[in-house]
Amino acid sequence: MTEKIPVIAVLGPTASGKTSLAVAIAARFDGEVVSCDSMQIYKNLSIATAKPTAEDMRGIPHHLIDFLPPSQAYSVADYVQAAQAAIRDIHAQGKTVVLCGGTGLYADALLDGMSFAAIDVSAEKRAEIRNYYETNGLAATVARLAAADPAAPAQIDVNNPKRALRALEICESTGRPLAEYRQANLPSDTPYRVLRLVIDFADREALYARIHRRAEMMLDAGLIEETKAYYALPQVSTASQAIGYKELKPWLDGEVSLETAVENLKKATRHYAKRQQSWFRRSDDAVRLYADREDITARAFALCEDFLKGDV
RNA sequence: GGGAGAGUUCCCGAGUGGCCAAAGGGGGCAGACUGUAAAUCUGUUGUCAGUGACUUCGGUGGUUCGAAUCCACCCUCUCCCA
Repeated sequence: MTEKIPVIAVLGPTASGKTSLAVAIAARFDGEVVSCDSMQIYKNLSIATAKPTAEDMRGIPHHLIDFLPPSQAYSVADYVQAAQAAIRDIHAQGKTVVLCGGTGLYADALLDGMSFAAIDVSAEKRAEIRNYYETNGLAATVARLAAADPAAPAQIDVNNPKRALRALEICESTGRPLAEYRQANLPSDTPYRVLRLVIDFADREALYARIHRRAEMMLDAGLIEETKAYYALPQVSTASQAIGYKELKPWLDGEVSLETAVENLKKATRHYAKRQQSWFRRSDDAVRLYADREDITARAFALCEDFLKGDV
């Protein structure tokens, strides 16, 4: 393997200040930002996804943001491929790569070198399996998985429909056991040298306060209008999962008060942030920066400096 | 002033003599996570010791071997007639 590309990754829960730290780092070390966010990839969904504004970006080029129509689905594998290309380009220009985002799976897949064996799952197959699950239930779906690969149910969380459905897709499409597919996807050597900076909060209430404040700002910035526009267009599975629209929808439909809808939006965001914290806590090669306890920018700069000199 | 009903663990809410530390949901906390991941799923949630003890179901007494559940009185709230 040739020399590895240094990648500074700014990770952490939603509303933790990743964007501003990543931009500061990029500005300081002549870098460009590669986003690692499963929702900011979409065009139009700007306010709800807290997509960085031109002002936020301070002239720093951002990649993998705002490029896909919301009618198009996207996956981790798509992301890894696109991010690898973006990183190559940035590095080729002699610039520093700053990865920034909160989608843990995307970050790990990219940074830990998860590969995704190309298997063909036809849209028909996927729809058929989906339909099977919806009409027959989870137990029957797992039974069908067991028929395709007796060892598979033990390898997944059989209470989790998404896992069962995907396992079934894999087994029936490849005709091979699930374990074989997984074996092919084990993390491998990556072309990157990584500094993982995880923004966290010693006191969760501090993070929640930021989440609440940001929700209010989104409302002021026109989240309601964006939501109406969103529902006026055809929706696709991936984009429809974004927090914001689905919480405001019941209010648009006259089912709940605006106050309740906004509370639900804040709550959903809090829950999401908690899940992100769980995810990022498990990587033990990460440096944790406590935004409510220290000057994270100063510390990050020092860490980046050492890292880029190759001392880390 | 008369009548009806209600007060349950952080919240909502079930429970109407023992199987109740008390269903279920929410919230909180913790966790998982290999092609929808802002999604999906799991565990836990009175206290202390950990197969047991102790405190809890508005308050105080009482009935009973035994009460969140029955009785009396009191407090608070809602509703109906005045």
